[in-house]
Amino acid sequence: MSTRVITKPKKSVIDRQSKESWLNAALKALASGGIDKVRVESLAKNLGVTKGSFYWHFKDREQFLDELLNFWAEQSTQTVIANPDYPTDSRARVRAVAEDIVRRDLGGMDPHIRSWTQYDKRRAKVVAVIDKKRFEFLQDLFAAAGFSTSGASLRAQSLYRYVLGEQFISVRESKSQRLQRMQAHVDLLLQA
Amino acid sequence: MSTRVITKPKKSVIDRQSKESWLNAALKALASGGIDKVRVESLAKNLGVTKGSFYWHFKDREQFLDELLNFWAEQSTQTVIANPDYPTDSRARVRAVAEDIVRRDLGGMDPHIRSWTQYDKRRAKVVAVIDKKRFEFLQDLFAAAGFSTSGASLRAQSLYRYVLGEQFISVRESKSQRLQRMQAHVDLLLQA
DNA sequence: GCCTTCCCATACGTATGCGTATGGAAGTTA
DNA sequence: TAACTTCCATACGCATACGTATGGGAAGGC
Repeated sequence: MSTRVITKPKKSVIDRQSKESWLNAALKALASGGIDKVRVESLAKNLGVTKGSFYWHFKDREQFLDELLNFWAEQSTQTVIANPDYPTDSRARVRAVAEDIVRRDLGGMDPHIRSWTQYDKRRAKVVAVIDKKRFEFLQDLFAAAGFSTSGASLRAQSLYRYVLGEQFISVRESKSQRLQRMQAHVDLLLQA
Repeated sequence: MSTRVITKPKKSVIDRQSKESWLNAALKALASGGIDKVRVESLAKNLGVTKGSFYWHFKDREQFLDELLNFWAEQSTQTVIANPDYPTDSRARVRAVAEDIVRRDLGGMDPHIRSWTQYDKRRAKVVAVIDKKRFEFLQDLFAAAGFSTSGASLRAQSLYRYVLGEQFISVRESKSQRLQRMQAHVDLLLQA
């Protein structure tokens, strides 16, 4: 017989944490106020445990932040790219993806992630990989919509920057308004 | 006689700080690693003084951060908008402004500013005002280039989000490459 | 020269946050 | 049930950082 690969969730009376629960709590804290809100003792309080738990699961805060970045990276590509329910018509697909991005809001996490990693070369590389993946995904969409390689590249870059920029605008606006303008922008990219 | 409004810089043997020198040091720290790098004692060390100076000029860190945000806001609009040397041809003006924005890089400060203020309603308002000013400036450019109000608005929004997004891309790229793509994007906005 | 004002140094108290050492409770295996 | 593993609580040392209290040096007015 094979050795057991998947361990059971271990239902218990007492709250016991896993790496994932710590990472999820950290993502929430990150979204709520940047990387300096991600504090060991603060997270412990939110989880209802003490940092004894943290230092059992993780070596120290630095290594934890590395895992956090990778955790975000995985979720980040999954939520945007891995959706099979997009329409088959290539132009409608572009619109649907754009809408999906706004609807999910990308978690609004990007500003914090990028402010955090901007001057950390090692961590910036992780973000760069994500940027590349997202861009290539968009580029393929435009290529499928009939644009040349350079044309698709230009439009993918434009759309991606638009999406990123959207997250940083501080002007209060409803989601439907933002969606509408985003679609207008996409139409502009598709028509030319 | 009028009372003296402008006090002399007071050249002295000993380094004496002004509010501005503290704020400039803070901007540098902010650009180098986000708001949590803006620490009283850290800035003092950089300036070669102690925090005794800080607490003479400012009430506390919170009030200092408020002034810092306003300080950034003032510089931010000045550098982008207040340039009289743009060409008279309206379309060339759009291109020149876009180029100027990339060239100046906006200080690369926006990610940190926005990550910092995103969930602080009061401070987000200050950023919102800046966004509005910048947007209206761009909108006027497109309007002068012959677009309707809504057309100019759409294009201004697109360009502004592009510029914002540009600052957050972690992919390594030369300034000339970025400039070239930006111009391609502007051309796309202008042609349609 | 003396005094006042401006600006900063020093020293202290307190809070927060990281990391470690150690004991112990809950669940698992034998 | 006894031993063993897993996971966490508690307590501590240490560093950083905020804010205050107080004294003092430097420059200019008198």
